[in-house]
Amino acid sequence: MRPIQAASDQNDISVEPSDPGYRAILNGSDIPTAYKIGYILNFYREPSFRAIETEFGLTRPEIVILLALHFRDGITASEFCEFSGHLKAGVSRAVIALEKKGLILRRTDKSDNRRQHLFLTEAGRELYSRYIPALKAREQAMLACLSARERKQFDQLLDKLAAHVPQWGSLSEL
Amino acid sequence: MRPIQAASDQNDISVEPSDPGYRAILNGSDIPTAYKIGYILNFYREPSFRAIETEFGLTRPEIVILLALHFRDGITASEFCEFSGHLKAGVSRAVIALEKKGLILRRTDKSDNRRQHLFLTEAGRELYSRYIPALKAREQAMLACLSARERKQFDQLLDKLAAHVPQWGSLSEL
DNA sequence: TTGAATTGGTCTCATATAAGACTTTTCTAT
DNA sequence: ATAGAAAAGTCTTATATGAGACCAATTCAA
Repeated sequence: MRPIQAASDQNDISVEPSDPGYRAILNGSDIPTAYKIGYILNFYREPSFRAIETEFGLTRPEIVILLALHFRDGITASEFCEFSGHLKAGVSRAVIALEKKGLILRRTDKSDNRRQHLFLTEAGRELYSRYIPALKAREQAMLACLSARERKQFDQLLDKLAAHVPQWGSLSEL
Repeated sequence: MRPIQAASDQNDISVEPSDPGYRAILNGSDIPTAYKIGYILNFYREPSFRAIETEFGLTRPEIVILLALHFRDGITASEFCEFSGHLKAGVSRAVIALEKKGLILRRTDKSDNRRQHLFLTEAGRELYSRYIPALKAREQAMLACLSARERKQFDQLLDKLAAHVPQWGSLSEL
């Protein structure tokens, strides 16, 4: 869990990306880009999500569903599966649990009785608003080492990568 | 699992990052950058890792340990925990399993009997060489939409972000 | 129409994982 | 030297998860 060096004594030192110590760790892999993304995201997401799990009694997919509903209220479970990559069994379990906790509502689609649209309840919104600040703060901390220009570049590159996921994400032969 | 659109019929269309459909999905979140990284990485990693799990009978941490040993042979379990963010209990289980399968060796540190250095065996290397090509191919597919210049930019930004992880990764208050 | 295939969602079972207690070894202060 | 604290790694238990079977509603083709 703890990163390779304590943070305390280097808050204002700008470590160069070419620093040999870090390169050795991060760039020696056969899949350097994927490895680094994974490294960064693990440290962003795991501690946050673990904290939310224990503090609020939610599971991983439950957290992500609330996150998604907050900006795409009314989606169905299978739509969520499609754009999130989660497995439908897990999503189904999470949806049942979230409804039982009163955090979401399910409304059966009028024109297709199989589909259920999901909506945040007030309680769901309220819970979300209690855990999102920590995630936001942690995102800011993660990006703090980038200049405004670099952040914009980074976001644009991510937008481009994300937009192209459909072109390779489902290629099972890879 | 399946992305939001089939890949087949748009292989040569360059979707703009500002495309409203994608923006709606990806940029509406309160944590847009983290969300997009997670989205991209999920689609990269989950299918690959699931395939490796079932084909080679490895667990997630076992896969990652082999990956790490391949460019940092001889590290100890706790060093791996530090730079990977994995929990030590899971790593311990994985290490025991990997040794039992003959994929790694453990050598107790001469000067500290608590520590065990981990080394790939020939069988470990061989197994690694059977699953890494798919991961590499998938990384290439993921990055295919970026120009050479954009990829370089992206990697540099990731290097910078990765180098700074120690400054915030362990901040439990976030 | 009606029967086959597909899709959305649930359930079951076997496995993987998180959390934290525990053991052994080493480090640190006196 | 020695006690107390910390660190490396293991184990246990309770929970979460993945895979695939399953059911019901819908679509499609003849």
